[in-house]
Amino acid sequence: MGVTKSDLFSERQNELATIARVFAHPARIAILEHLIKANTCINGDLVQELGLAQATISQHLRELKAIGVIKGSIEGVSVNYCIDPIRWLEIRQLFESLFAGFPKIPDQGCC
Amino acid sequence: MGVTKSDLFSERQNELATIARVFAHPARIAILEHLIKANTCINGDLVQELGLAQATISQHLRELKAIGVIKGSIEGVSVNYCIDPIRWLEIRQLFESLFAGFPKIPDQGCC
DNA sequence: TTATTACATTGCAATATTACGATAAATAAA
DNA sequence: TTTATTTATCGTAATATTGCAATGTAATAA
Repeated sequence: MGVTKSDLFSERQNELATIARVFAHPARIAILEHLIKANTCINGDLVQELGLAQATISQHLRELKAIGVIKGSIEGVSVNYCIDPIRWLEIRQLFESLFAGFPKIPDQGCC
Repeated sequence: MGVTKSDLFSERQNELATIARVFAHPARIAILEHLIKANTCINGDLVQELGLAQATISQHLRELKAIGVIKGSIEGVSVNYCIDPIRWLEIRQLFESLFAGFPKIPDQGCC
């Protein structure tokens, strides 16, 4: 079918999955890492950096924007992209809340 | 096309994306959370817990196994699944290494 | 042996994702 | 105005994912 049964799961589980899906492509990881490295708003020289077509990069940027992890501000004819630090922290904590749940007793899994 | 150009990206970027893809489904998040909650090996009452068919659960378990985050040990006629604590930590640190890179100076993004 | 039980695998239909050429839109430069 | 320049969107082909019924497999019970 190819359609996820979202109604079976909690809002938090769906949100985590949605965010993870955006992280689930190396180009999007690369874009985030480039924005981190630049540590400033950067415009579309991403097309030069990664070896993908402009339309493809634009599509990846849209998905990153959809979960709010990046923001774009128009700067004349070009667009400056940057990571939203607030959202970045939220997402970091969302993952951390999952990872921190196990193991309950350090160094003691069950297998 | 639908095929990711993995050769354009670093091994680390591809690994992060591959792991994120496995986390990118609410059923797989739910399975992990169930295993965390049980804090012990649990067998296939996952089919009861989540509202998905046995074949579907089995497929999700296989994807979780593929990145090593869970292990299954045969226990008579059933199978006990549990989280691999070593791998769990590795994955946690992989995500953390991404999140920790930004912002370089706390409370100071660029937008 | 013959069930039964618990999972895994296969095969398929429905849908989603990836990539990119073509084109649109919006601003700046000539 | 006309022409670049930059980014977004549309349309489409190739491939991947999701979900499940049907079937396979392996261990146990009768």
